Amino acid sequence: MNEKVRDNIIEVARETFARYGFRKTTMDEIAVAARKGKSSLYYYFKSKEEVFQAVVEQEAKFLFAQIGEAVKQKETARDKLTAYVLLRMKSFRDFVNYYDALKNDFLSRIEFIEKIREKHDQKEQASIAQILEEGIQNGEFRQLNIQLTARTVVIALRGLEEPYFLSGEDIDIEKHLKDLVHILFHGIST
Amino acid sequence: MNEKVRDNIIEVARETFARYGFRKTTMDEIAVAARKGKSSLYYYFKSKEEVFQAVVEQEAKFLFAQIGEAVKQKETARDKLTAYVLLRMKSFRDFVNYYDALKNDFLSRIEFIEKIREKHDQKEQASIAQILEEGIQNGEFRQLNIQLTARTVVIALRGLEEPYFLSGEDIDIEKHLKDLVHILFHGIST
DNA sequence: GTACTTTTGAACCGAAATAGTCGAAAAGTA
DNA sequence: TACTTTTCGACTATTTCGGTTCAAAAGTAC
Repeated sequence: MNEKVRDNIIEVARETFARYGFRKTTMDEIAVAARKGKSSLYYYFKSKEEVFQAVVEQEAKFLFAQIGEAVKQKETARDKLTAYVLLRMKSFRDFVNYYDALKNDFLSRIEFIEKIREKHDQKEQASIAQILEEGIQNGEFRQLNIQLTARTVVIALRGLEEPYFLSGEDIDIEKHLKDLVHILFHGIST
Repeated sequence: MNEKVRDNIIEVARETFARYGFRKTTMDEIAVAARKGKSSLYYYFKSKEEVFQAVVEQEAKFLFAQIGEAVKQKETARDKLTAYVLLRMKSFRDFVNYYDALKNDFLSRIEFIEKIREKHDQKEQASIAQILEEGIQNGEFRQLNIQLTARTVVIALRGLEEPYFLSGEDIDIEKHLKDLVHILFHGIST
């Protein structure tokens, strides 16, 4: 299992999916783009969905790295959480493939996209939980049920995706989000 | 035959083709976007290719109108010809559907794209011929075989599309074209 | 060289998608 | 009502596409 080849497949698949979406991208296309035979793809992945999953995971990885970087530079837990929420929502559009799948391939395999979503949510929850924990340690936040609160934030962010991104309009995201975070803090700050 | 409906179909088809290209666009998609049943499309057009043709013709019409406008504002035949050549090459990328068909759907129906091209070429030849004629009338150009020269220019422009647009690189088009036009004039000016 | 594993591509298959057809119903018109 | 225009659902023939198989090629170790 040559990782170089596998990674290259993911990369060209990412580009193709980004352009045409999941449904309209064919395995043959990916194969041609990767300069491989189609069956070679099936040597590295067991289905088209698995390729897509790998692509989305890579995108997510990159995205989280970016967010993590930004968060790290903040001092207080409050600033970290604010940075997290803002960047996470602003970056969402760059999460092209996942985003596009959500938007366009509506009818199709919602189930397997849902699978990806779950993984993703757990990661988010962990990130947020960590920030919360820090905040509690240093007295910024009061003693709260970390996992439960983290989960709540994740669900809230998820709920916000739809009005912000899927319904065409270009609202002032930043303002709205800051407002939201503000409200959140006034509920949990010391 | 309701023109409004027909035009609307062309418009939504244009958007869809622009996004996905000829092959990946389905008649059903166009139908849904136009809020019609698929078979209604076949009442207005006899095939998918015909829809595409109509789309490209509309794009071409718009493009030529734009170019014509710019040319009209120039005084001398020389300036007109220069404006024509420059704008026509620069605008080519906006000719999205035709351009995309040329680039992506390589293997497919080259023949019917070729049909469209011929029409298009004739229009161009006529436009150029007119400018040449003006130039001859007012002594800017010497007595030359208008049709033959116009044809030559069209062929030259056509030949330039490939190196400029299809081969990724972002060359300084304007400079190259001005150079070309300069050479052209020094061959035909009084 | 041989023996072995990894990787590849050509040919193939069944299922799904798709361009295009047809006829009848609906909407519009006089 | 009688007639024309427009729409659509159901159907079909064909193509496309995801996935499989298998044998050949390439790589590796000895």
